[in-house]
Amino acid sequence: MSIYNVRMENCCEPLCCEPLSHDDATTMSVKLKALSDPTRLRLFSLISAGGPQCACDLTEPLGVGQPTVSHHLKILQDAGLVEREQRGKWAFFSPSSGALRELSDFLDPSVLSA
Amino acid sequence: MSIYNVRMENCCEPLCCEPLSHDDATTMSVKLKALSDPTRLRLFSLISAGGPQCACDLTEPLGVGQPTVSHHLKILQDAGLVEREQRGKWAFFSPSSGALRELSDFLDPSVLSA
DNA sequence: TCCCCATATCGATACCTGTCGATATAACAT
DNA sequence: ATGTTATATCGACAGGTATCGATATGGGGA
Repeated sequence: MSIYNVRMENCCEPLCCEPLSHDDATTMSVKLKALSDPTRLRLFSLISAGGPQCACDLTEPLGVGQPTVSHHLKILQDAGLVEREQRGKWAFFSPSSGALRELSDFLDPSVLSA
Repeated sequence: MSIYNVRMENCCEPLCCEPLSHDDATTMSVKLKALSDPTRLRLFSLISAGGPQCACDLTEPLGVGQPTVSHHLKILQDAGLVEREQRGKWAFFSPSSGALRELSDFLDPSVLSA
């Protein structure tokens, strides 16, 4: 636990507080990059908002092809932002809220005025 | 003000709460993309942590060339994450903390458990 | 005015990425 | 086993991006 009120699962200090190491910057950039595409943002919001979570229901509201959805889901999964669960021949996805918490805390500037 | 405790300056609802529109997703992805590069993350942390803010002092700690630093600073500036100020022949950069606050709130999942 | 220095822009290059159609895989049903 | 359906992977293509060296720009000083 650092002097900043950082949760244990965080990789590093908040962005605003001290110079980031090369490795920590790379780690966080992977997670941020996963969310820096409009299609993936919408995909994550659909999964996270309690809407359709079966991959088969995500193609139509996004307006992109099935391989594209599968591609983006893999990127979100590899970044630890969503989790995959096989149910029969369907794949269901759910958000891993810890990852969002980590990103939100990483960007939080309020530690500066604390 | 929405039912979620969203600040006025935010472009939209928190990511976790409801499906994101195409336009809102594009808007937020620009800001996230600006932070999704390791070099820019380190650049922003250097500027934000109260360290060197003159562009001339940012080249060496990052280990990249001067045109590259200038390029990344422009991207951060265009995304509204940093502000530029001319002092003589030097360019000084400071963080615009409102933008970080906006991103942090956008990603904050705590409204789900509120 | 002329030069110097900090910064921005240009042009080029190598690499990365979002998308698609086609195809493979994997799980069920008959 | 065979077919059907959902999902993943492959190969390709167009556009984007991070980086650099070279050069332009613009402010200050001599």
